[in-house]
Amino acid sequence: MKLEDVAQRAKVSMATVSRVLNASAGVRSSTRARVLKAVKELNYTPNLHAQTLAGVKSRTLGMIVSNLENPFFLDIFRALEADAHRQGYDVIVANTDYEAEQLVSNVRLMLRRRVAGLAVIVSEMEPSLIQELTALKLPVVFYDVGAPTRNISNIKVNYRWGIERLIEYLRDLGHRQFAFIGHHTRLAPLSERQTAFQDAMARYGPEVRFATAAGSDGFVGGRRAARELLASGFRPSAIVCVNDFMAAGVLRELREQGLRVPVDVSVTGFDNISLSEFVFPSLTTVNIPRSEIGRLVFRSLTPEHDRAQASGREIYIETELVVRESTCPAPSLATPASESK
Amino acid sequence: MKLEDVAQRAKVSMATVSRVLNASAGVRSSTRARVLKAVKELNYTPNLHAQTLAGVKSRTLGMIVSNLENPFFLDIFRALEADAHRQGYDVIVANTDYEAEQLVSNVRLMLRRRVAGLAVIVSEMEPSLIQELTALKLPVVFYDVGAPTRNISNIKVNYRWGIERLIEYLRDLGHRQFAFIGHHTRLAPLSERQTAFQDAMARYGPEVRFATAAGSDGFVGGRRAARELLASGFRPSAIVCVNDFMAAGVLRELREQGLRVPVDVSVTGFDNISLSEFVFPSLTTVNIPRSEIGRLVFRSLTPEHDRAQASGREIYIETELVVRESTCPAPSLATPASESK
DNA sequence: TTGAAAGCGGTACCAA
DNA sequence: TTGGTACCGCTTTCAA
Repeated sequence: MKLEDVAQRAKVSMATVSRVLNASAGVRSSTRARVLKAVKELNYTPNLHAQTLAGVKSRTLGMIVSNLENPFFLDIFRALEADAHRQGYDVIVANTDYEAEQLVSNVRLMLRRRVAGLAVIVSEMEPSLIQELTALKLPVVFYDVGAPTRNISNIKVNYRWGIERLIEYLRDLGHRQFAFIGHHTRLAPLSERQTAFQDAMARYGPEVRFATAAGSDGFVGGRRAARELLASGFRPSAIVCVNDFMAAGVLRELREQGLRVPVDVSVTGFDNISLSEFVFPSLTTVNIPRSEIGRLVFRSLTPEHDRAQASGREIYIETELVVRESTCPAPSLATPASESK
Repeated sequence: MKLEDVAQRAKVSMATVSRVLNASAGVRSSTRARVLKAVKELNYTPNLHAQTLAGVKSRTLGMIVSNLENPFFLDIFRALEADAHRQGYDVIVANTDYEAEQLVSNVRLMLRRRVAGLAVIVSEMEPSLIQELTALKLPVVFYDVGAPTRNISNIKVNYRWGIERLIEYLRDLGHRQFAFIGHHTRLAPLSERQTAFQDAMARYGPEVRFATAAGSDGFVGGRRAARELLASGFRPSAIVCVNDFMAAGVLRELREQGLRVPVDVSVTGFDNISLSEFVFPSLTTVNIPRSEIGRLVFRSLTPEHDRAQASGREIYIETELVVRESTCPAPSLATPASESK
């Protein structure tokens, strides 16, 4: 079914059919009706490729994330998509699984699709990509990396502040034995969260001790890292996890090993995804406003919808400590009485 | 950057550039090198729309799901995508949020994109869509609905069997007060799981009692439905949830109300998503082989890769009971001693 | 081994 | 209010 078929059936020119379909004015209503009828009868669906090629500006945004399974990314995607749909755009997502190689090929594919804007929300990063993308006129948003240019916007989350609050909070509760559980990120600009953690540890000096472990992002990775950590013999009273997703796995392993959270060991997450409220015990975490990020991404990718947004900007996102059930005073400071609840 | 630009820079015809880029034989290696050099220098990226229009067969598959947030759908997507990538295809996902209206517009968009195949993995269903899609030559896969035709394949999961095993198992444990928590599905071909549940209840007759409640799919909906259920005054000793995702929310509400799972009330999920192992207590559930489904979807959408797959088929998927920690004998049968833990 | 040119399905400008 | 038609960027005969 092509435009031509519709035109023939309606006995008009292709131009007229096109006018009708694009709601352009200047078509006698009787003609319009005839065309519409033909469209229905033939069950005609315009070819997006042809339209795009013919110059219709793309209404598709691309978004690349590290791990769609982690609700953190999905939340941003959903927020972006909501705004996008509201304005007649749609969004295509791609996953990198934290592989730089996949990042590159996904970007390539988005470019071939001639998306109207591209959001790169990943942990891993290929420096050459930033160069390549900077050379284009395409609106791009990077998460956590790079600097703004004419067409590039950057969203940066204040992880450091969040980690610092978390540790300060834990230390005030009497914790001195810490552990950090992060995720493997091949050749990554190492997790700012882990760096912030280590810096904080260093600041407290010899009064605190700590260990770190890592696994793949997810329940299984979190659990495995926790097992590894415990197997090392180190006994942290507080475990700071790089995110909620992994923390859920950590929780499971601790339970398995007979360690009660938070009585025996406190655990914290990061991101404040919905899951953090539903695991047991619910997680003390740091909120990252994913919806806000999604909205900002949309605005950055569609400058035309955003007055006062001529070119790329650098946007800072603040985080917020959220205290729930997975943390409590360190065992040594707790009332020596047992836990009758 | 267009093909023509590359051609000029390499001082060859567009045809030659095209040959080089498509690995067609018959290009002098010196020429090939010159072209490749120009491509690099210009940072040329072919326009997928133009390629598609020019007749290159689409390598993009479309998949529409009800709720990407529910890991069940995401798992199928990931499995499909893995196979797809392996064969040089890529997959575009779209969400309906259980809205028939969104289903329709998403299908429309996929059709405009001229995807090579379309998987419709949703609960809600617009009968007219089946008609419309049947008329096309496009390979389509429906989940849980419709009948196979020349271009349509159907994947049907044996929910009934799973629900029956679940209830039989619970009844054998002494449970007699049941509840079913499902999700709202506007004008839906009502959840086969709920139907199976009700049929089973009817079969047991007056010896059992039951109630049902529903919420939106997800933690929050599950929790809300549980609250509603409990508020009604009915006290089930076993709660059968339509899926694991909602069961996690149910677990949370029960805890909130001071009900211990499984001691006071047993809870079951469905799907066996990874989460079901990581909530506390881990969920007794019914496994649905998502990876297998993803693979079958891929095969069905790409007949050319599948000998013995000339046209649509009907594929039955069996389920399997998975017993974990969230179920135990009904309270009345347990040792009458109180709950000293 | 390489080039010229006819589409592919639409859009939009220019005439009629 | 309509129709004719030159592109859009690329693939693919058909010739050279």
